Amino acid sequence: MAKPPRRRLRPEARRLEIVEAAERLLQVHGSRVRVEDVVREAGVAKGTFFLYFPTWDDLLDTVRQRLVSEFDTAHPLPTEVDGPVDWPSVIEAQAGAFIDFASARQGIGQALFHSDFAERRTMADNAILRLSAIIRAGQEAGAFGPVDPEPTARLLFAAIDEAPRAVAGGEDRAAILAALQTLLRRTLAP
Amino acid sequence: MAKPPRRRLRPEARRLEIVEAAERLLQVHGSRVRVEDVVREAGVAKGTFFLYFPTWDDLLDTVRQRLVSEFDTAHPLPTEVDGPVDWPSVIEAQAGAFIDFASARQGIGQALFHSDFAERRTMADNAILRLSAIIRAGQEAGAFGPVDPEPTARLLFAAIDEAPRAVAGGEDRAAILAALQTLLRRTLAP
Amino acid sequence: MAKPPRRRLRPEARRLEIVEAAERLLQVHGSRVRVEDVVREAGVAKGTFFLYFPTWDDLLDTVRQRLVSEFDTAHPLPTEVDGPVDWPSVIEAQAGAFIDFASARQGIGQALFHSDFAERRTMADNAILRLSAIIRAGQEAGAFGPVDPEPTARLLFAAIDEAPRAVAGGEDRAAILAALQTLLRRTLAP
Amino acid sequence: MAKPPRRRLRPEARRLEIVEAAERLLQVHGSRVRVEDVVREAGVAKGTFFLYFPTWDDLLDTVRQRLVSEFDTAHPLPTEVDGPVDWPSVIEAQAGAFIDFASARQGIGQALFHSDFAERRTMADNAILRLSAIIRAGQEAGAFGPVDPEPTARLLFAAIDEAPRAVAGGEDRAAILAALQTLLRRTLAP
DNA sequence: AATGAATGAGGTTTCATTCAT
DNA sequence: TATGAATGAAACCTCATTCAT
Repeated sequence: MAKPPRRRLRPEARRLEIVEAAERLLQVHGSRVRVEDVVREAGVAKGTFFLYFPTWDDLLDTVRQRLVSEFDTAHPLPTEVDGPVDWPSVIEAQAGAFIDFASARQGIGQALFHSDFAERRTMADNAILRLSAIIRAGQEAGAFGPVDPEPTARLLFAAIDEAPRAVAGGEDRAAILAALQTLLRRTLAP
Repeated sequence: MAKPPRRRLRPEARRLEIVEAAERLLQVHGSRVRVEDVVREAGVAKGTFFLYFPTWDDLLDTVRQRLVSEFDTAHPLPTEVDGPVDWPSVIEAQAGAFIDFASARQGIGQALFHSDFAERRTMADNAILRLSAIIRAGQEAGAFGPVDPEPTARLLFAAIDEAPRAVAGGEDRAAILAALQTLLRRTLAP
Repeated sequence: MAKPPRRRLRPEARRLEIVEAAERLLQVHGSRVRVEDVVREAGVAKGTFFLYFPTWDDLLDTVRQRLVSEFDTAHPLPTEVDGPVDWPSVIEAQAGAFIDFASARQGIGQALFHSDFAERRTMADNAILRLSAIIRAGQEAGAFGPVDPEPTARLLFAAIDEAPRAVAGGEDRAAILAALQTLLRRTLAP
Repeated sequence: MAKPPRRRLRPEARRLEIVEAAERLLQVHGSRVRVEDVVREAGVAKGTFFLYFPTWDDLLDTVRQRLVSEFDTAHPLPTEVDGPVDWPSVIEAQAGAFIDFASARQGIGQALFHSDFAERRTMADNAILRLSAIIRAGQEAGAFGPVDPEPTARLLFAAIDEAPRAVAGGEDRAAILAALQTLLRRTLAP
């Protein structure tokens, strides 16, 4: 009658199981996901959750960091070492990649960046930093005009971020993408 | 210990008191505000709240409609009847007005448009409709280029909407405003 | 702009309007009916209700008294003055009449006699008194056996009262009626 | 002011404590009992209640099942294997047992079978099924007459069920019991 | 006599977090 | 490290009754 003794895992492995369970659920249900759901999905006791994540928001922070790393790794910025970079193409490619990435992770985006949780943290810094880095690099290469990199990056990211949500809301994907490309190209044109 | 005597108002007046109390609190505390808080601020019993707003979301809907009307009334779109319209100036003026308007209503914007409530409703339609109307009118007047009005309006509004939040987050107001004006002008240029 | 001034009625008439409105609703919705519903149906203000019925239970008491009178008037007990009475037939006729009467007033019966309200009052006295009177009279006439009138009446009424509820619950009306007639005849047989 | 330390029990045990606390209170106060009362009596937090009973009606369902099982176990129906059964005696014994059982559980009976809760469920099936089984068996044994078992069982149970309520209401227990026995014997006589 | 806005105690239910085991 | 029973502060909502007009 002994119930299956819970296998002991290295802390990192157990933590990862919980995070991945959370990601699966957030993907589908957005900010409606509760601790209860995550522990059931992860096959872990409730107390265990709080062993690894003192609060619910700590879990969301972890999910966010993983999300950011994943994108950064999958879509690294080019460097000049391999020759000159076509910055306008880079920015359009990154925007396109972001739309696909976010579209495939709808609920997570909502839970992390468009929920009450987002209000408690300050978000999206990373994306904005990347974007302003690109803008600066493009400017140095003479490919972009003299816009103010920081604020422009922030506003452009807001537009980019809206694109997948518009698509999810039923807008035509191609039309949104085209409009976004135009917006980016024109705003940054020399 | 004397409890204030029951004040009898016309329904419209009492309803307004509740809405205004809610607006004051939302301004400061965003989506953290609860029914309990509103009734205390308004000086009414809990039951009175539900007399006027069957659910909490009904109150938020009302606040949103008031907000939209207020902006539309304060910043009406010009018409051609009084002579030709300078559409680029109009769009910049509207964007600037929006920033000031939203900056003065920080928490409300968060509670209505960037919270879990926003997820339950579909929002911001009005702003996007206004914007695409302006774009179309400008295109007919030859002042704007051949962008796709609907999707462009949606993306531009996302950028405009981000501006007051950036300012609230500590960014330099003038720099943000300048970047936004550049973004708008260039995107819509003929 | 003057709203139609509420016509003044003689107190009895106004009271009657409320009671009749309540009866209509109770018929259909049983004990789920609320003060709110009754005043809407009666076209009367809420305060007016409490002018005539200090508490909700007072209304139910009134409805009950009317119900009892209505049945008693429609189905009077025969007297010996016009000649000998066939008591077994009387009791069966009364039982049959009760089933029809109660079946046509399902919800009222539930709200008055099978709800929490019934617990607060002591009910069904009248029906039991009538029944025991019939039993006694029948015994004097030699038509019924030597059962104890009071307790027997109470138990028989429980059976009679169950009949319309069984019919409402889907049982075959004829079968129930036949079973009830058998039960009554045999129990009271000399 | 020291609050009692958290007691950890096996779910079955804790669930039982809650049910038994509810039964004690229902016994005395009938359908006036609320969740609040039960958790106080059981010495648990409100949340604990809903851990075991998602809704209040689920608790009442549990209490009902326990009640039914308890009676069925304490008063099993005889079978023919041990020789012929005296069905008239059985039915009178069961009726007597029911009266004692129900009299000792007044409030529970009210809350479960004569309240608004009873309206939401369909009740008393078990008792009626038992009774009609007895009638059928008695008929096969030639001990009962040719009444229609189902409807008769339903009406007879209504009479039986009324007996403890009559006793609780002040009627003489012996008189009620005698009247009930007569009613049963005569109705079912061959 | 009549109104209907206002009350507030009371009810069920949720869920992040705690803690005895 | 792991468990999962237990907590309790909110949250939303209902409705008989009150009372200023």
